[in-house]
Parts: sequence; structure tokens; C-alpha cells
Amino acid sequence: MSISITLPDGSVRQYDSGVTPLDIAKSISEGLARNVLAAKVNGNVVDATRTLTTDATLQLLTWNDSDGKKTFWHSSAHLLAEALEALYPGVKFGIGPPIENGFYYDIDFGDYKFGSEDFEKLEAKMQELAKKSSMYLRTEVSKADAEKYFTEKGDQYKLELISELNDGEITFYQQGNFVDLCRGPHIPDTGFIKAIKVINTAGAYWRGSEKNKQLTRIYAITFPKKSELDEYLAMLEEAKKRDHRKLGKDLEIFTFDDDVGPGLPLWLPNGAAMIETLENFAKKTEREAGYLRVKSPHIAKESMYIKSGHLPYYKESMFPPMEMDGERYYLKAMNCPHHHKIFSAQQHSYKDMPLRYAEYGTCYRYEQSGELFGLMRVRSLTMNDAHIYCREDQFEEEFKAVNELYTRYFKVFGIDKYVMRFSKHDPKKLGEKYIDNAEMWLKTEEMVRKVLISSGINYVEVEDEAAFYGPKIDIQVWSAIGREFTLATNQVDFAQAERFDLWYINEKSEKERPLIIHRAPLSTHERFIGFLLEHYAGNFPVWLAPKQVAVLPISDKYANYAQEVCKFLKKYDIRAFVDERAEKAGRKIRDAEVAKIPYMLIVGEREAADGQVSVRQHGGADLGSMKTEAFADKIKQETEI
RNA sequence: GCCGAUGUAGCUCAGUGGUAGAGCACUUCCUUGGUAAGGAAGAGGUCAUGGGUUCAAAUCCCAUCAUUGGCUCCA
Repeated sequence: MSISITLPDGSVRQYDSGVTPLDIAKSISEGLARNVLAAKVNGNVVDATRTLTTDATLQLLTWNDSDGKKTFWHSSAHLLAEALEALYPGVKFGIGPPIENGFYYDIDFGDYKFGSEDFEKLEAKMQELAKKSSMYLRTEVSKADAEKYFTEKGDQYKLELISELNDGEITFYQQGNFVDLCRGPHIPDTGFIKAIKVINTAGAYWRGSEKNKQLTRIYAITFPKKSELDEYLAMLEEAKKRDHRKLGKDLEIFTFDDDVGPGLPLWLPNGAAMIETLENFAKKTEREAGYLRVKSPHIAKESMYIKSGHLPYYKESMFPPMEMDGERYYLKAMNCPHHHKIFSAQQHSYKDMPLRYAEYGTCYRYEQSGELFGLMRVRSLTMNDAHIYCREDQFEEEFKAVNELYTRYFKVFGIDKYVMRFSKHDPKKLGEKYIDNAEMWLKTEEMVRKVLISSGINYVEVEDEAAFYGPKIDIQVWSAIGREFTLATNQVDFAQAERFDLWYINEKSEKERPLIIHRAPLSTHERFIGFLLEHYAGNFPVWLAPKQVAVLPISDKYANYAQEVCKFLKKYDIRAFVDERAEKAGRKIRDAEVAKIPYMLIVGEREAADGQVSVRQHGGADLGSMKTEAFADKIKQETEI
């Protein structure tokens, strides 16, 4: 009997029933067959060795398809497990999925401490087993047989997984002597795996729960070619060069000190200059957008956090309280309660609304020690914070304006790789994790969705990630080394107005609750500058660069002239300095290049003679000579944002 | 908080039980120069901290602190 196979280009070919995708690949070309890792049949990824008995659409998957890569890495995880079982008999296996770059396997080593000194041995064993080109053989097993197999093997993790499966949907895969519970699919044989690198190990709780035993997670990556592994490792090296922790040190932006404490960054003059620039920019933008600036203290009495409802939710991540005059004071972990108090300090009419209170507010959060990460996760942070108090009929417009502010900022900084997450509540957790007001949850979530859709913003909706007081939008970005974090956030709050008894007088002369929007589009200084360091790889645009211009006298005969130039530029608010060291011009240029300073002004006899500067741009472009004033005008223009 | 790794000069790092090292940076002197490193000399370390083993510890063991890769968390 013959079946019709439709290929991605639309062509239809006839084959005998029982043909495999691999056979089909061979019929097209031997070269293709050598590269086929798996197949997509009617949209489902399956083994390339599965037989086809009915008409189908077929896509052959290779290393160039993400599903092909995933299959390759998943199969590699089985290879890793096979090698582990050979090297450390009796180990038990959790799960071993592919990830974005490579794969991992969670292992229970019993009492053995698996560490980095085991990596080479493991890699060698995997290489050895890969060379055998063992086929990945699929068998369907009954639930009873599956349970029997892993009971005999004593692997309680696999048994737990099996207990959640139904009879008839359980399959085993075997390569060499290793059998694993797996739904597949897999690559045809281990011979495809040519390059192997064990990356690192980490503790990981079984099924992701702190209550469970911690297993040893082994991360590794494999490739079908040695050269691809080399490329990957080179790419990792490149990413390390962008790491904000390295750049922050090299460019003298920030530092940490044991005597100050973990997660408490110290800003060096260059970092402080960036903060000042960012604040000026934000303040100007916010002023234009109708925000009013407010200021609030760093601490407050415990009673305020009880009133706000923050304390029961976040006590664990606040620094412990200080006792003073029989009162307990907390370092603030958020600015909202203070702002609410500013709102309630005055009486407001509906005509005053919306009121937008903005503050670069410094907060302190006791992040878990294991969570600290350079500038991205710290314990003292200064937020680009603001709270908008508005009437319900103003909410959409206000929320939309906030989104537009984000878009404007992101455009200025050239941020285009991000995901907007719309975080919603989980109705099952009303009264626990979330304020118990089902109606307001649904109402505000619908309002947010409406704004997102009408603004044409791409977003994903996620359940059970809202703040306790309302739905929110988070902007997810990635660090140079691939770690995901929330850059900015925009939240709705329908709970705290009630708690703080916030009201305004409406048209009918009645008290009415405002809706509140929390927003922090520029995140915190810590996180944002950390992000910008990586985003620009330290090559900041002129307006943001902590040092904008280096004036480099050819010799100390021209030091005075250099100082004159520098003084002149400073009058224009340009951040300039003179390199007066007794070094040659070449050396001064090199050092300015390494420090990533946008402009270098070389001044010597020629320039001093007629009030000029010779301009070199970071990166090497020689812009020639011009009057100092002309240069200052040029920079002024460039720093307009 | 949990599992693993790391901690030596300002920075980057070498140093497997026997007198603490290199490069860069720093200081001083010489050199006065034209678009990515001029030369010489000098200074600089309680080898994270505290215990232990040893005739002897940067090195081996234990604890603590910090950093870091993950896990859990993230107002």
C-alpha cells in the first residue's frame, strides 16, 4: 500500500506504508539523511525512525531547526545519564530536559559529592559511548512493567513520574545499556554527538520545590561538530566581556565593599555622573508629562506597613525593624505608602485628578543572600518611582500614557529585545496571596488588557504573578550572560486607596476612592545602569557617558591650553577632563580608548595657535580640526535627547 | 535560605608543605612627544577571617564571611 507524504515545499511524494522519515530523507539525498535528527509529522515531533502508515505532512528536522536542536540535546541528556550510570553505579535520575543552550540532568548521587573534578571523566565517558553510535530504541511499555523496572532499579523519582502517567502512554528509550522513561523523540543514534562539554553543576530541588530533596543538576552542551562547540565557547567569552560586573569595574562605575555589606553598591564618580544624567533626563521627561516631584524619608513606623498591607506579605524581605521611643521603625522597601500619605495630606477635588507623584526613592530590601547578583539584584536601590492617583474614567488614558512613556524611553536607549508580561491574579488565591476583591481584579485586568490591545503592544498574559494589590505589567530583558530579569514595571493598585482611606471629592460632592498606578519605567538606578552597561557594552552614547571628552595635550607645553579648552567645555556643561600625564599622545589616546570615552581632543602647537582642537572619536575616526566653540556646539547638539 | 565553585598586590592572574611572584596600574626620575602602550628606578601583600594538623601551611582539614553558577524567591 502506498501513502502520500507532503513536504514543506508543497511537493507530494508516494512511499510504501511503513516507510520512516529517515528512509524518505535518504530518497531525497544521502547528505540530508546524514543530518536528519528527527521529524515533524503532521506537526508533531517524532523519531526519524518511526514508521509512517498513513498520508502525512512531513518536515525533516536538522540541527538548523530549533526542534532538531532540542531533540539532539534531549538525546544528549540520555547519553550523559548512560555515562553517569557507567561511572557511578546506583545513581538515581530525576529529569533531563533540553534548555535554551544545551541540557541538564538532575541526579541523586546518594552520598557522593559530584564536583568539577569529575567533569573530564564524565566528558570522556560520554565521548566513548557516543562513538559506539548506539541506536535510541523506543518501546511501549505497560504501566505495571514500567513500575516493575524502576522498582527493581530503586529509582523513586522515575516511579513518581510514572505514577502520574496513564497506562498506554508510557514509553522507554534505550541506548546501549541505559534505559530511561521518556516520551521522546530522540535522534537516530549517539554517533551524531561529536562535541561534548560539561558546563557546571548546581543544586536543584526535585520538582522545583524547596520542600523536596535537593538533587545535583549537571549542565552540559553538545554539538554535531567540534567547531560549533568552539564557536559557542568563544561566544560565552564575548558575553563575559559585556558583563556589567566586569565593565563596572573596568570603567570605574561602581564597587562593593565587605565593610559596607553585601548587595550595597558604592557608586564611584563615573557611576554617580550617570545617575545624575539619568535623573535629569527622567525629571525633565516626567515634568513634561505632568508629574509632580515629592520627597519622603527612608524609614517609617511599623504601623504604616501594617496599614498598607505590605508587612504580612513582605516582612521576610525587609530589613529587621529598629526600636526607638517604644516604636518600631522599618527601612522602607517601597515608596508607595509614603506617597499615599502625601496624597492624603491634602484634600483633593475630582478637578485636581490625576495627581502624579514622582520620586527617585531609595529603598532597602533584604534579598536572600543567594539572590544577589552584581547591580541587578541588590539590597539598596533607588527607584524611578511614581504613583498616579486617578479617577476611574481617567484610568485608561493614564495607563496608556505610562505605556507611551515606556516606549519613549526604550526608543531613546535603543531597547528592542524585551517581553512585556501582563501578570494576572489566580482566583483560587484570593484572600491569601491576593487582596480579596474578585470584582476589582476582573475589572482592572480587563482595563489593562484593553489598553494593551488598543495600544497595539505585544504582550504575554501570565496567571498568578500579579502584585497582591492588583495586576501588573513587567518588562523582561536578559543580561549578557543570559539571565532574565524584570527591567521595568507598571502596576495597578485598587487596594491601598481603601487601606489608606484615600479619597477625592467627586462632582456630586461625595468622597470617592482613586485608582492608583505604580510605575517605574527606568527601573532602579542599580538595575538600569547594570543593564545599560551590558546593553551598550560600556560604549555609552555621548549624553550618557560619564566622561564625555578627554583633552590630550601633545606635551606639557600645551597643558595650559588644554586646561583652557577643558574649562570652556565645562561652561557648556560638557563632562571633560585633561590628561596631563607626561606621556606621549599615543599613550593618552590608547588609555582614553580603553576607558571608552566618546571624544578625544588632541591639542598641540597647531591647535593652540588658533583656538582649535583636533577631534578623534572613540573607535578611531579622525574628525579633523575645528574651533573649540564649534566642537562644543556639536556636542551640545548630540546630547539633545 | 539550599547545592556547587572561587577568594594571593589597586586590577588580571601564576604559585601542590620549605625565604610570597608576574604583567598592568601607582610613586619618583629621565624623555617633550601628533592619533591605541617611550625608558629607568621604587613602593606595595596578616595569601578573605578564625581555628586545627605539621618541625614547617598561601598550599592539607574544619568553621565563618564574601563573591559566583544554579535552585527557591523577587512589592
